This record gives sequence, C-alpha cells and structure tokens, in this order.
Amino acid sequence: MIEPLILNLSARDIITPREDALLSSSIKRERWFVAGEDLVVQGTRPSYSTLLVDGFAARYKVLENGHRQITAIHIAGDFVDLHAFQLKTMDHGILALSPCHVAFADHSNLKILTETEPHLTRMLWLSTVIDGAIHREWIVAMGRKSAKSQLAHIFCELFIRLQVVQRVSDQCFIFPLSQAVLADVLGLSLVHLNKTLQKLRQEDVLTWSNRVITIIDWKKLQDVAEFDQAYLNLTREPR
Amino acid sequence: MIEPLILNLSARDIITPREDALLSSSIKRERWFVAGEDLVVQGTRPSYSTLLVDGFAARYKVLENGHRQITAIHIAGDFVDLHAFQLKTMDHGILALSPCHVAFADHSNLKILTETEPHLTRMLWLSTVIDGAIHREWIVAMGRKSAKSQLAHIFCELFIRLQVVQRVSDQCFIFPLSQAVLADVLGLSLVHLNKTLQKLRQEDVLTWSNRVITIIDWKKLQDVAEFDQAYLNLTREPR
DNA sequence: CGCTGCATTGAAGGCGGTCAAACTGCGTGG
DNA sequence: CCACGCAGTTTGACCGCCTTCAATGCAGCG
Repeated sequence: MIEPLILNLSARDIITPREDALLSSSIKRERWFVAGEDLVVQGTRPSYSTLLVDGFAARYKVLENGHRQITAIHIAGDFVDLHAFQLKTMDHGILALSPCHVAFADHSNLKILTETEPHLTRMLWLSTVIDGAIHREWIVAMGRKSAKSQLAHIFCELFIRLQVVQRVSDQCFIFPLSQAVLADVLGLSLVHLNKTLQKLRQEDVLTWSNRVITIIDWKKLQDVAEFDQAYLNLTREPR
Repeated sequence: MIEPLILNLSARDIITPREDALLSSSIKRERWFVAGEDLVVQGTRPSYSTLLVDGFAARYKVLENGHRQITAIHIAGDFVDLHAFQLKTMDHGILALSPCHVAFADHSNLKILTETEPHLTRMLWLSTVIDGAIHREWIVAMGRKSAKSQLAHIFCELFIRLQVVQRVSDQCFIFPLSQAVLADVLGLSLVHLNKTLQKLRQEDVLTWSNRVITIIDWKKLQDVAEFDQAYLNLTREPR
C-alpha cells in the first residue's frame, strides 16, 4: 500500500527494508474517497496524516467572494497533510480531484518514529520541505511568468513527479482535472486558461483529451516554462 | 544571540531552558551582512543553516528576462535556510534587505539534534512547516486577491510576525524595504504597487515614511486583506 | 430525448504592465 | 553653501493580458 511513498522517498535517499517495514506498520487503516469529496476539512484537528496511495488531490482555500485557490496538487505517494502533524489545525481543506485511495498514519505513531527513527524522521521532514520548494516555484510562476509559461510549468512539474511514482508511460499520463480546477490552480479564469491551453496545443507541445495528457515536445515545454527540476530534489543522497 | 529564535519557538510550544541551551550551543559563529549582499547563493550546498538574528532578508529567484520574484520575507528569529539542511542544494538565493546580523548552525550539529532531541527536532521541523503555510497564504493572495488586498495581507502578516519577536511598539515597526523590492514580493510592477499603496494611505489604514510603518486601522487592514492569522500557528501547545 | 457537466468561442471592459518623465531627499564634493 | 548625482518615489499616458458575461457546442447518461 505504501509503495508509491517508498518510490518517492527512495528517489531522494536509500530507504532500508527495515524502515520500509516500520513505515508500513505505521500506516494501516485505508479508505476510498470519490472525486469531489473532502479528504480533510479546513479547521479540523486530525489525529492522523493522510497518505495518498492513488489518485489526485488538491489543497485549497475559498475566499469570501467564492473564488477558490488551489495551493498544491498531490499525487500517489504524497502525504497530503503531513504538515498537520506539526501544525495541528488544518488551515485549508483537501479535496479529492479523482477517486482517491488513501491510508492513514496516526500522529501518535509518527511521534514515536520521531523518538526512535532519526533518519526516517528526516525523510518525512524532507517531504514537507519539498512541498515548500514546490510552493515557492508556484509563487515564482504566478508572480512573474506569463499564463502560458505558468501552465507549461505545471505540466512539467507533474510530468516529473508522476514519473517518480511510475504513473507515466510513453510520454502519457492520466490527468483527471477539469479545466475549471486547473484554472483554480493557476489563479486564472477558466476562459483564459482555455485559450492559453490552445496555444500550447496548436504549437504541438502536448495533447490533452479523455483525461490523458501526452507530452509531444518535452524540450519545448521546458523552454516555455523555464523549468528546472532541481527544486524537486531528485538526487539520491544521505539526508 | 538566539533570543528571537526562542521567542519564535516559544510562541508555539514550551521550550525548556535545557533545550534553549542546546540550541544556543549549536549556533555559535556569527556574521554581519550589509543590505544588498547575498546571505546564501543559489546553487550552493551550504554545510550550515543561517539564523537571522536581526534584520530583514528575502528568498528570491531571478528569471531569464531579468524579472525577480521574492518567495519569502524573513525577519529576526527566522532560520532563512533551515530547509537546506534537508534539501542540500539551494534552489534559490537569499538576500539581505537591510543590514543583517546572522548566526550559523552547522548541519552536523543539527543532525546530532535529530538523533538525540526529538522534541527540538519537531520544533525545527515545525518552523519549516510554518514557512510552507506562509507560502500557501501568498499563493492564495497572488492568485485570487486584488493587488490592494494582497498588499494589505503582507502588512498584516509582517505586523503579527514582528510582534512575536518584539519588533513592534505603538502600532509601529521598521520596514526597510524599498517599493521596488515590495513589488517583487507581490509580483506586481513598481508603478502599480505605488498606486495601490496610495489607496491604503488615502483610506487612513496605515502610514509609511522613513522606513517606519504605522498601522492606523488594524481592523480595516485585516478586512481589506481578508486576513486570518490562524496559519501562523501562534498557539502554545505540545508539538 | 433532454439534461447536465464540461469545453469552446466571442465581445467588451478593467486591472495591472510598460514607458517615460518629474520630483524628492540626501550624501558628496567643489 | 551650492551643485551634482543617485536612489527611491510619484505621476501621467497608453497598451495589453486577463476577467467577466454570455452564448454555443459537445459528449455522456438516465
């Protein structure tokens, strides 16, 4: 059940079979959500953290005027709310963007890991820190890149992250978001997102139909996005 | 030297005198930077993390077209690059926005703390996680708030954060950034930032002159910003 | 067959960007 | 003491990216 998590961590350091087993025994209960359901409700104080085993989920906030901003997209192998282990209260909600298979790690178990497993602790810490690096990259894209470049950036990032957890084959991956949701990721209007998307398609950079994205010209996509994957920390080294 | 750090951590949980001393002995070397200097250079692999003892600093990235985006503002008591302890390579630079007094914590010392001090480890982890929460709040503001609201939000956030480390008195705090820098924080142009700022001033929400900001109408500022300080996690509880 | 959710297109308008110039305060040097 | 330069702030004019509103197209499904 925790294979994608192990893939995620193993891309950054060596995880021993013992550590694998320890994690596995800390993450037992599982559950399925349907698309549109809240995995975690804003304002609650969950006593566990949620590992996304399969599917897509999003962290989001809704403003008074009803506008929504998505602050993170999560895929298989991501702890969607590991930070809540430290933060206690959820300052945002987490939404299933597709059918989601999740598993829960009780905070009490995680706390025990921090008392007894320094390396695993650092690896879990690392994964929250990578979340932060992704946030920063989004800030740069939102603040100083054109809509087209920003859109290309998201596709680049997801392409790489999905590769890590083996969700890409033949330059294709399943992408179950509607354009309305993607607009809320980028902070754009649905109309403008649609028009921007068509530019990328017309330039034969990618195709997107039937919830499947195919990257046609990876090099050009990266160029448009000014994408450098360094921030994803995909180097295996002692941490 | 680490008093502001202790103020920061103590606002979120009890730090024992023993832990205080341990931290203090892990953070020995100090240094001063002048405004405009890089505290940390993008692409390097520092073997230590940098605690900002006094002053203002910013994390930033520069794009190919020369535009700069600031992704975080740091004040006294912040570890500006604690995440580098996990990430190893700096994927962005950190700039002194004022004269900065900093102190260094060797990663080797931090690693020892993770092996022997689970509670302190969690507190340091917490501080990187709060950084992430701030990033998310910025994303929401950049994506879905008006320039005026976004600007008000930054002022709200800094006002609260500066209070925690006792840098506010009489609704006033020192704010050494130029408008050009603040524009790079918000992802706006300098011209538009200036005009937005004047709206806040004309509405008697705040004043800003001689590098000192005075909050005149805190309630209104929060309303404009749609600000809720929950994400800063200023509740003292066992973590 | 009509409903529903999603994608697409067009038109009009505004927020914010760019360019350019003037202004202010301040330290330096003549 | 004044001239000068410099950095930062302010203002005005024009432009364009992106938003909003509204309508149409399209596919899946009861």
